[in-house]
Amino acid sequence: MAHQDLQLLSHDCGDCPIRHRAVCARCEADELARLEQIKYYRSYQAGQTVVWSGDRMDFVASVVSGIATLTQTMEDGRRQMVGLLLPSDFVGRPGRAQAAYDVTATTDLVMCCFRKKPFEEMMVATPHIAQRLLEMTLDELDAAREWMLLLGRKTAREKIASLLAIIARRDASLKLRAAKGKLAFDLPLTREEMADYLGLTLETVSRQMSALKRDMVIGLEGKRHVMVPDFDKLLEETGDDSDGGFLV
Amino acid sequence: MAHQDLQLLSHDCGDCPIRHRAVCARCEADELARLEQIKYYRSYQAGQTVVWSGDRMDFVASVVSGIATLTQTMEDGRRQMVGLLLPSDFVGRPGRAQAAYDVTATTDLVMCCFRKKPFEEMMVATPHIAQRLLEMTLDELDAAREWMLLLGRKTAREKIASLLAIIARRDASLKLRAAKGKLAFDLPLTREEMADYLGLTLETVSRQMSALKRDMVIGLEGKRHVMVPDFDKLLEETGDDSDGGFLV
DNA sequence: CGCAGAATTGATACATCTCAAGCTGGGTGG
DNA sequence: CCACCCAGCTTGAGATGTATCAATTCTGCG
Repeated sequence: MAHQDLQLLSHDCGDCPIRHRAVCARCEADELARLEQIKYYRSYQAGQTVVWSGDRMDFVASVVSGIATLTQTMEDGRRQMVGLLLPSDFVGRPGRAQAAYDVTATTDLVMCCFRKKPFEEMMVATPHIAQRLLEMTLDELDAAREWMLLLGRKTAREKIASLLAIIARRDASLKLRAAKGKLAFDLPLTREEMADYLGLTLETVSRQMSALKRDMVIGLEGKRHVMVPDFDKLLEETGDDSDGGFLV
Repeated sequence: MAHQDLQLLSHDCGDCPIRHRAVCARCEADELARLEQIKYYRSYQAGQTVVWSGDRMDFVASVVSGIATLTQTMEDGRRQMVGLLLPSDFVGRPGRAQAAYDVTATTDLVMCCFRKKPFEEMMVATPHIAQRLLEMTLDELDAAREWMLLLGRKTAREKIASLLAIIARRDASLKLRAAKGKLAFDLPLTREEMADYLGLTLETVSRQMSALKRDMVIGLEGKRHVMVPDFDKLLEETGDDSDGGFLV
């Protein structure tokens, strides 16, 4: 576990890679200092479960590095992913004692955890945290609604293209590039996880990946590395408005 | 427009039917007084569009009475409902200039609107508003995630049963009763709106309604009035955990 | 009464699921 | 170092649930 060292390290918030995007983004130096007192790092290996739905949860956290998923499971085993958590994303709900979803690390994962009680107290005392959390929650709600359109109305091919576009965009933003023209990235999800994200079976995911490859929309190197010769062409396959809605 | 009169009426917040549930729920008397200064009522007839996606939106609002929907539409006309707004629900996003979704009144609708600029200023000044809005947004996010499970993994029959259960529960809570045993309510949505909610076609909605009626899970009086002889039996059809998750 | 919108019902098409059989590549133990 | 193994993935064939297209039937209302 390469990140194990982080677990004990009292990492300085000033150097934190997600400092400017996480729930603490708006905090002043003194507020950060107080957060430092209630925070601790935890690491998880790819595949590990972070919390089970229904479990008591006495912390909230920010994803520092790696990717986690939120999933719901029905009695008969049908599964639907309902959240994809990337670095800087927030986990947990202030004021709630039990987890509502399964949280799983899909890659090696490092989280910056805050003990819930003191965090909740800080939320009341320091509006900067509550303000930022509201903003992040509203963004998540927008993403969830986009996702609902995908689940309810898009075809399998459109779903796959949409997911690839989302991952490509996020990868580009991480590399501080614009998502356009020719690009390439690694899929952080297995076919089955993609299926759970998209409301499909893994076989359908596989078939549509092959179809997009056959139609030269994407190239594949191994199972995980995706090459996109023309990002606009991929976007055309998503079914979304071409003039990508940029709403402030 | 029967409600036009309300539009000018400077209604007293103290008498407001949604006083204890809306975004203003936590406000003190002096805070309410300031809200009163920036608020105004607007009424819409059933079927009217409140705002179009992409339109400039210079207010945020609470639904006072009636029902509104949030929908997204794809270029080729496919539509997905992404929000169902009931009395006390909040419309609009502080800090965003343009509407992200179409908002439509499905019944006659009265909204309590706040001019956006002063509302945003109040949000900063009075934490009670921001706190309540965060709480409401987190609830909406949970609802959206439940909805994602429905869209991605449930069968048509389960979708219909789930929607009926949701409406039954909400109707019961409005009448201050528990949702159990025998109950009855009016559908606030047309078959087409139900279809847009559920990611189905209206024909499939109609067929599954007929099937649930045939199987004595529900009774129908006219198209809109639904009778449920045994709420538990309806819940069994939703596919959800029987021990309905009650997460604080 | 008769019309228009809403809903139901039927017949058929089709996308996706299901079940099943191989394939692939990376790791492991002999 | 090779053979094997296994999880992850691909591909195929057939089943099935929902969409589509089309024809009625309701229902409320002018």
